[in-house]
Amino acid sequence: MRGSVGWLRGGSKMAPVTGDSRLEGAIAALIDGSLVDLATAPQDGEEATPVYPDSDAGRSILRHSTAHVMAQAVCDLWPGARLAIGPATDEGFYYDFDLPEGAHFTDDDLARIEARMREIISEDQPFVREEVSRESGPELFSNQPYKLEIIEELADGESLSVYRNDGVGSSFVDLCRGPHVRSTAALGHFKLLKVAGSYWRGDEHRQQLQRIYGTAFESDQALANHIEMLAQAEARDHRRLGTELDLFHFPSEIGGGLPVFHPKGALIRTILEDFSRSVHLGGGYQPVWTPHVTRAELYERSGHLGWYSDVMYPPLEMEGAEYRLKPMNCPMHILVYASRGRSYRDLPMRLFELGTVYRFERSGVLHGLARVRGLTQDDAHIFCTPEQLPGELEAVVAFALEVLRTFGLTDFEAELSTRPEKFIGEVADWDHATAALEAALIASGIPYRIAEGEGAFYAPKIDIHLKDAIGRRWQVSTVQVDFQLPTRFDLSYVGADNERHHPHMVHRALFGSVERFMAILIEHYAGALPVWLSPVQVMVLPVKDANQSYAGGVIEALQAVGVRTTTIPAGEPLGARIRKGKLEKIPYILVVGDDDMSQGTVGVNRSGHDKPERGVSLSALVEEVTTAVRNRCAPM
RNA sequence: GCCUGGGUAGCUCAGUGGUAGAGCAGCGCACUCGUAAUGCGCAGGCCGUGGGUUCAAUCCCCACCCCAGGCUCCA
Repeated sequence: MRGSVGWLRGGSKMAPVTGDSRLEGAIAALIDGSLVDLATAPQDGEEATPVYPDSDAGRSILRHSTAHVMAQAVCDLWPGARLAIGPATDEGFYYDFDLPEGAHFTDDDLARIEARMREIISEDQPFVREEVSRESGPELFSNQPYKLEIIEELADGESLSVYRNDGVGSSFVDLCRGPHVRSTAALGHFKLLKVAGSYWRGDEHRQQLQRIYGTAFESDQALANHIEMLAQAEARDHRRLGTELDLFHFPSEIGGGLPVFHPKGALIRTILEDFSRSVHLGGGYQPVWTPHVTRAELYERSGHLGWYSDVMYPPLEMEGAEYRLKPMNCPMHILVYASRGRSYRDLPMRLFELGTVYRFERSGVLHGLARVRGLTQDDAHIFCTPEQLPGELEAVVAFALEVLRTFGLTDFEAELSTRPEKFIGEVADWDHATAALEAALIASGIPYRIAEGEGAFYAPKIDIHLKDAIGRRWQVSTVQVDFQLPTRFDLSYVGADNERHHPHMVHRALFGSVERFMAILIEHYAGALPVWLSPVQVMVLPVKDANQSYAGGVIEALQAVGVRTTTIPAGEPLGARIRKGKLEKIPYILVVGDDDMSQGTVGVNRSGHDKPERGVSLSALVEEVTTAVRNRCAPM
């Protein structure tokens, strides 16, 4: 808050921004916690705080106003266009349209719309707010069916507000809560980005609309920075890097969402999986192994066929029985638990599997390795007594963070989803589990928010999100308490009291899926993975043929301690060979020439460093590489 | 599934109603070099699939397949 601006008072007209120079350039005001137009007079006794365009709230207003201008431009260019909604988003804005007579936007239309928007902006059209009665609203929007629907849903007696923009040869009015900038002249640092499809109210059974995405900022520089960030994100795209680095691809012969891993990609995933196995075995988990197909009855009993069947592959008929591909590991782990009677002395029982599951995701949502139809979860199910639950949850959250931090990921946020309106089980169990989850989060020390009522009907849960190197959020780990499956499968253990009890059950995955986690790592590191994960760790380049056998000795020394190497003989210029290594994002590129032969040294070019280092002794280099591998870091 | 864009050489892409081009990668020859592209040459394509229009289709039309972006962060 930047201090009072009571001076913004002054009737319903726009208050002149004079006097205090700090306050020039405000585009809206905050009164009593709500954002209002500069033109809105505060009531007596209210304090107004200015909102500047370079704040989150300010940008959101700029974007919302720009969305209005875009809608105005579209209405000018396509008379009869029907408007749906046009909000600001975290990164920009969009507006959904229903064009008349089957007209459609194409990418080429964006330039036309932008041009018209710039005309509107240069006309300095004021955004004029009007309060409209509930009765006269429908008249005003008689040819805007979506606006009418919105009006109808408003509570009786609630007043409507509209914003008008009048300019040369066109005028525009939109149902809108506001606030807006005072005039279109306050806008201009925007760009329309893409045309997309959408549905009215996001419901695929309702009218298909067309959405135009754009973004707007407070300055051309800020806009340029954002566009640069988008370019960065594109350069890091794991699908692109997957091809460039020869890691994996999606053969259409196999089908959408089903990757094949090439040798280098498979090596990365093998390292991830070996690491995962090893930390789980060291962390009190027991490995299990379960098949990829099962009789459908198993998923009848688990309930998955009831609420999850739309993402399950259709049945396979075998010898008169119906089989299904496994979409989740939990029922199988339950069968392991239930294979014999259990005592409280067996608990907690933590069953771990790198379990491959198949989910029939809709074609439109597939996205490289991040969203596939066949994936391997680092999945575990913990069966424990109610008393053990808090300790188990705290340990799981700590374990998850420890594992994620091993990969150089440091920025986490969690979400605790609590009991929804429709739920099964006892309120007391929910409260117990939710409190235990929250205690685990507090103990972990990471920031979290509570998503009230967003838990699944059978369980509260924690989702852990991480922020990658360019600030994007990815959901990875999930920890879920389950009140349903132990009951459905009638799981039990005999307590110290010699009575039967249902165990508590916790589902948890740390990477989420190996495939998706690999995608996240590739994007986070822009392909330049830490040394221990790099498929090739060291490239050794002889300066000329005469240095070849010395290079061979260097390679042998590295391979002897388990370092993965490659080389290119001196058939092409050194610079070209170095470039190839750099493009492959190899952490260490060694150059060995006559000087090195005589002194037992190597020249070291480390990824992430500008200048190569000459004359490093071979033993020091071997030590450096093995240390980097052991510390699971990048070249130092 | 639906809307938009796209499918041309291994990769990135250009192109035209008269059966196709570049750069990189590959292969060959020469160059033997100290930290991000040596030169020359060769080879490489059912222009996504099927149908239609046409004397003639990679190009125009229809259908299908595949890929990408998006599909309520509320008026």
